Formats: sequence, C-alpha cells, structure tokens
Amino acid sequence: MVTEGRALKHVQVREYVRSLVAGAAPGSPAPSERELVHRFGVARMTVRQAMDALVVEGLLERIPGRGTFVARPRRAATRLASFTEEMNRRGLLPESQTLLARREQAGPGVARALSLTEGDSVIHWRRLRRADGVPMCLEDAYLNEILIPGFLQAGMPTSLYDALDSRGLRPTWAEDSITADVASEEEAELLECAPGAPVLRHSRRGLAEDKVVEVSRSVYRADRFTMWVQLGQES
Amino acid sequence: MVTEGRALKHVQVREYVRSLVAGAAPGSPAPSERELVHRFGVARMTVRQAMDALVVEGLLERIPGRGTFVARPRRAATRLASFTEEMNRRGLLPESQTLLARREQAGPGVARALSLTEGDSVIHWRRLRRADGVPMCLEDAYLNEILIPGFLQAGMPTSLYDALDSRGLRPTWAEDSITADVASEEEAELLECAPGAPVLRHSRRGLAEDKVVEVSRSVYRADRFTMWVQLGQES
DNA sequence: TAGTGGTCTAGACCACGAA
DNA sequence: TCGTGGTCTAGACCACTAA
Repeated sequence: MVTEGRALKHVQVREYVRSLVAGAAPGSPAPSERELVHRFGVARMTVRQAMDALVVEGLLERIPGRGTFVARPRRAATRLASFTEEMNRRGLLPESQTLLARREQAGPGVARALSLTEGDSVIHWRRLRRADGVPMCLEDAYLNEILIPGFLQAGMPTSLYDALDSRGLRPTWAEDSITADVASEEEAELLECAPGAPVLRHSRRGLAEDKVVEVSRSVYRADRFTMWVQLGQES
Repeated sequence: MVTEGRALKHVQVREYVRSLVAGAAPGSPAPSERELVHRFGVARMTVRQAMDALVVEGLLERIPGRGTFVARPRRAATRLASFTEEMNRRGLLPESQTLLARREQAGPGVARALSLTEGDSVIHWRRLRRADGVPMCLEDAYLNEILIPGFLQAGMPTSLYDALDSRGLRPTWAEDSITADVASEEEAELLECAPGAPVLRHSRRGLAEDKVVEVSRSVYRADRFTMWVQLGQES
C-alpha cells in the first residue's frame, strides 16, 4: 500500500493533475498553478514543470489570463497495425497458416530493404492469412535474424508485431508501397480466386528505432480487402 | 539594423543556440547551460526554458552528466502531398486537364464524407492527370463551397493543395482508402488503357483544422503508378 | 574532482481576461 | 480589481560522467 519510495515532486503533481482530468470533457478547467502550489507545498516552477509536460503531451492547454484547460484531444498519429489488429478492428476473426518459416540467405532486394548485405542470414516467413475463414492475403515477411535471435526456435507467434513488441522491436515507422495488379497462378490457387483477378500488392519496410526489422510483401484479394490509411500530423 | 524592440530573454538564448547548431552534425555539443548563463547574464532557469523548447522540437538532446548535443534528425511526420508535388518528386512533369468544374448538389455519399447535408452545394472538379504526357489518373474532387467562396470564379488553379494553402485550408490530415479494381469502359477510354485493366482506386477525406475541406476519388493506372506511404511517429 | 544536466526553492513583475 | 499564466532571478543540492 506504499507508493513509490521516492517520487519526484513534479511527477507527483503531474500524475495528480493527470488523474484529475482523466475523462474530463475538453474545455474543463484544470487546477490553477497557484492552487497546486498550495496543495503540494512546492514552488511554482515545480508546478509549471509538471504542467509543461502535460501541455507538450497534448492533454492540457494554457490560455493566458484565463487558466489551464483540458485540451481537445489531438488526433493520434498513425499507429502501425498488424494484420491481426486490423482484422480485429473490422470485427473479423484473423487466422494465419504458416506455409514457410526458415532461415535463408538474403537476395539482393531483401538485403537492400533490410539494410543488410546480400547473402546475410534472414528469416523468411510465408503465411496465408484468413479472415472469418476466407483467404484474404498471402504474406512473405523477411526479418533480420541478428535482431531477433532464437525467433525460429521459439515457435512462431500468432502476431508478428506482438512478438516484435515483446523484444522492444515493434515497428513505429513504415515505408509502404501499394499497387494494383492481377493474381498469378500460384497466388490465385492459394487465395482461392481466379488467375488474373485484381489484387492489391503491399510492400512494407518496418522500422523500430531506426533499425529495419521487417520487410514484407503481401498480396490481397481486391474483392475482400480495402486498405485504410490515416496520414498527417496531430491536427 | 535594429533587432526586435523587446525580445524575450529565453527567445534570445533559444535563437542563439539554434543558429549555433544550424547545420552542425548530429552529436555535436551545444553550449552548456552554465556557459549560456554567463554569456547572456541570465538565470539558469531561463536558459533551461530556451533549451527545453529546442529539445521538445527535436533539435537538441540532453544527456545527463555529459551535456547537450545536436540530436539526430527525427523522421518528419508524414506530409500530405498533392498529385503535383508527388509527380515532381518522382521527376515527372505533372499536367492536369479539367473535364468538369461546376457547382452541384451533394449526393448522400459526398455529403456524408464532407460532413454536410444532402443537397448542400459542393464544387465538383474532375480532372484527367498526366505525367510526362501520359494519362496517369482520373480524379473527382468534391469541395465544401462554404469554405472556399469564389473558388469557381477565381479560375481553376494548377494545384488544388496550393489553392487551399493560400486560404489556410491545406489538409494536414487525411483518411484514405485504397483498393484494387479493374477499369470501367469510361475510365479505360480516358486513361487510354484496356477496359478491365488493373487500376488503383484511392479515396481521400482531407481535413484542415478539423474541417473536411476535400473529398476525392481517384483511379490510377496500375501499370504506371505505385503509391508510396510513410506511416508512424517521429522515430 | 570538475563539469554536466535534473530538480527545486521563494520569491518577483508583467500582460491579459473577467467581473 | 483580482486571478491567471508568462517570464525571470539567484541561488541550492543531487546523480551522473569523464578525466
């Protein structure tokens, strides 16, 4: 029942204010700085340090002469969603069938995309991805084995992004290319559509902390999949 | 030759430091806080306020016990590019042929996307867009006429985004959907491709300051266009 | 040991907004 | 007029890093 042994004062104030305004409507007033000075018995600069953090964070908004208020929520920056999350968001049940999972030597394209040298060891993971039981997408993912030792031995996870997340390597930045095409014979067979049917091709370089951790090439059945993207800055 | 009549001290310090590190290599040391205290004859809190701004901005990075250094440039958040800018970036010459530019009553889909009521007046602008002379894309843009009075009378601009920019309405946030399909008869004729050829369909809601200013539906020849997207947070 | 950034104090004066 | 946030001072002690 004891709180942190030694909490910094500005952190205490910050978290107190954060808990106060949690769930409050935008425009609601936050405590004034001088009020917090009295409540916590700290200097005003300390209170300002606490409030500054919340303002930078986008939670509060200062209006000179009036006070400090709960800010209108800023639009969140794009978060990279995995196939699993994306399907869950649409209310579909994602499934994944591993067709291939092995160590390979990187070819020229994959090596360049992963910022490796041709012939370096990479993990190649091919999956057929279903949503509510119907084939949706065929995905080839290539991973830099150096960054994720023991990945193949650990047994393949359900969600690649969850697995990377647990290693602190969840991509927070991606460079994607998207194009329309028609299904090849092999793709058509796996996706259970006609050869020549329209498909969406999606390539991604996923980066975490400036390191390329994932390169993938996916092909989606166009009749079943529309890609959604949100772009831009906060607001 | 006179500087601003009354510059705030923390601004003076901030801009001095900014000019010092402009063009400096990442990792280069910035002046220490106490050095700036002596140079400007101000309190350390004032210097910290100046440096805080540069740290939040991503220009500087503080390392306790070591000093303050020029930060590795953070990846910029995605900026919404117009067709014109996008083609220029690829080294292609963008051209635009207006097929239609008139006031219309919003249908149900456009009204909802523009956050208007069905029957409200909207501007419909259809363009055939070429790159290096070859048809690339057919675009239907719908604009909220309330936000851009006199738009049709002003003569159609070369770049929609530039025109919106000059009114302070350049979209900074977009919600896009992308899907693969095949060209219709009409599209095929305009895009000079075969009916049934693969195309990329791109829909966008473009927002500026929380107002929907643009809704567009574009169809791209898949053999000539690959979409590039960068997603995620700074780094 | 000397220098750095991190935290904190106890005040001060200012411009601005609301009453 | 009174309360608000914005700015600023002249110190202080701490933990950490590097020499």
